[in-house]
Amino acid sequence: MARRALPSLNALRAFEAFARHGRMTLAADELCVTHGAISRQIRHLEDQLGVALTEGPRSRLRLTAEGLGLAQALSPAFDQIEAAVPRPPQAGPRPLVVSCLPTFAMKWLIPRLPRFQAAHPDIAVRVMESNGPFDYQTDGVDLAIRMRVAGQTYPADSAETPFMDHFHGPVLSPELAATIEPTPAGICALPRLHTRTFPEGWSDWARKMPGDLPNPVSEQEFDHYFYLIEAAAAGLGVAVGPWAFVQRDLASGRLTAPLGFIAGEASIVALTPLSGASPRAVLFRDWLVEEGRTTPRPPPSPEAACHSGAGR
Amino acid sequence: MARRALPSLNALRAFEAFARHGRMTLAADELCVTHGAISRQIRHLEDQLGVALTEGPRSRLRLTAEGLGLAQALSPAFDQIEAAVPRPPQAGPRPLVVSCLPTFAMKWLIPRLPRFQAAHPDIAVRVMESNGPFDYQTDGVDLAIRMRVAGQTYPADSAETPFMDHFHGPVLSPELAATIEPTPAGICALPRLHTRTFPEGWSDWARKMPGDLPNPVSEQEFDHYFYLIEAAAAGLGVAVGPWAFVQRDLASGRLTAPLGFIAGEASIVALTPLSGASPRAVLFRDWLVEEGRTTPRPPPSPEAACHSGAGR
DNA sequence: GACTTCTGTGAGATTTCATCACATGGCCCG
DNA sequence: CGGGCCATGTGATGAAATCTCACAGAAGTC
Repeated sequence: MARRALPSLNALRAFEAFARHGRMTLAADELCVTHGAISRQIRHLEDQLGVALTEGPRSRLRLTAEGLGLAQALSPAFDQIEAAVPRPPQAGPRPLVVSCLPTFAMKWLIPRLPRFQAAHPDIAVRVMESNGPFDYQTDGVDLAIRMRVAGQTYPADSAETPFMDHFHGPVLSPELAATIEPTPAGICALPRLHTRTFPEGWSDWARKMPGDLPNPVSEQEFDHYFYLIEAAAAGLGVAVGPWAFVQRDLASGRLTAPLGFIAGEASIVALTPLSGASPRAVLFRDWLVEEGRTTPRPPPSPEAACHSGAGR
Repeated sequence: MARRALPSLNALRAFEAFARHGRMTLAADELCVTHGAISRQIRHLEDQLGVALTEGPRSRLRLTAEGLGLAQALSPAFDQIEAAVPRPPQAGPRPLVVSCLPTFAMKWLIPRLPRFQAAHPDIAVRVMESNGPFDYQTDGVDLAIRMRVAGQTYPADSAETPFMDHFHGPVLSPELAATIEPTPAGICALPRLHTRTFPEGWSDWARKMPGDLPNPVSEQEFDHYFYLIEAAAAGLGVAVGPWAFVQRDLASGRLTAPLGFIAGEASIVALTPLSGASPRAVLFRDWLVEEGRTTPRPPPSPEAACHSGAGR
């Protein structure tokens, strides 16, 4: 009687990566394998469990409810394992440590990092994903990227450098969108999806809408932006998502944003220690500001945002 | 830039099983492989990590500090994964569900289960490991095994059937034992190891000792009995361990109990719903009582307990 | 309607993993 | 102190899992 009767752990890892990224190709990149390997692993897992984890056409793959549930439990478990693995003592110079919101790292920072590396090949950057509190000293953080929202506290001795505006708007699956009127009232009547990372998203957005809005039929909270986005793609409801995170999914048609995007009250800031920010951290901060300046804005008019493949 | 740079998950699983059992052979049984496979996996893991996870002679292998830390983080992570995996809808008759303390299951219940199966081949038993609260209805539990301690609450409608006395005493590694006098005072001056599962262990035991006892130099708490035992074997300090759990380790010389064992205030009880315990649950409870009666007691005198291979 | 993007899949190569059998080292016992 | 016992380490070998490559299919874009 074996205590643990688990399916292949490698298959679970592949599935978890797929669930976070929403596309097998990206999961394959993360795990340094081909997309075929991911496809096989997920199929294998579904066979073994006897449960469908994905659904929809190949080009717009979504998670099923079971898949979303499984992935949400797997992510923190793998995080825990990753955190526990003792790192061999680092040789060489200390890298520049950047603490960053996980989804922002995945969807914005890491894709742009090669440009920083190209400009400063001598600076090794290590991205630590975290959205919690931190301490420059004890965690060895040189620079942190966070949302600036009311009531959130950072280490007292932080200098805030906003480097990107925050545009957000309601996003949902095209199938769900087809069932309602593309108006604020129509959108707001649907189930609402929230994220623990930035619970103010919905209320921030709704405050800017004119007129009275209906109450949602239900609400649901997710631990991470990426699962919020996957839940929206799966048709579970409407999420208020940041433009930067959903751009790709809008372009591919997995999501639609019938009301476009508006500037939110938050902004994305780089935090550096008030005294003694390292020269490398300053370089990185300046680079963030420049990248933020050149990151495309969402199309200004609601109509244009709907299905356009704008950006990139 | 892969987000997760984890060592082989299979190796981590093998190591976690080894850490829980304290012996590769048992871990191999759990995972249904040979001891050689476990040995290779752990060696592989150590190579990959560049950190020693085990130490000591082959016949008395212990965890290093790094190994203990890693294992303590891995266990809940794997538990989480296991809990998240959707089970295919169970065919056939519902098994008898027994909720049991993890270490008790591992060290006492599961080794004896074959005898129950032999007597009642028609009853399928499923052991759920848990030391938390539970509900007969919602968790589908037929019978639960818990420690009866003051202040602990069970479902209100529980019938308690004590089926085994609890003998416990301080245990520590022979190396550490050699550095002190084998007296209560000598033992108590060492670092104390506690478990969250039964934090009263030390105070229960100390209350029964005559005279004033010195204060410990330090204290440390573990989430599970099995890590408490491994920590003691690693020489981190003294644990007050239940006779039933450390019997094997005493016999093999990994641990020593210079003061023997005394009856603790707790006892081990079977909990069944006051009304409507299933006939199968009653059968199982009666079997537990009988097995408890025939489980050997620790040797009564302190001297005899030290290195004897008594029991079994 | 050609082009792009992403996933599914067959065949074959490769890596990983486990087994078997035996060696080794520590310990107990007489 | 040497034989027996127990648990782990290891070389050789085979099986299984996993990956890659190349191509096909499906959906969407322009």
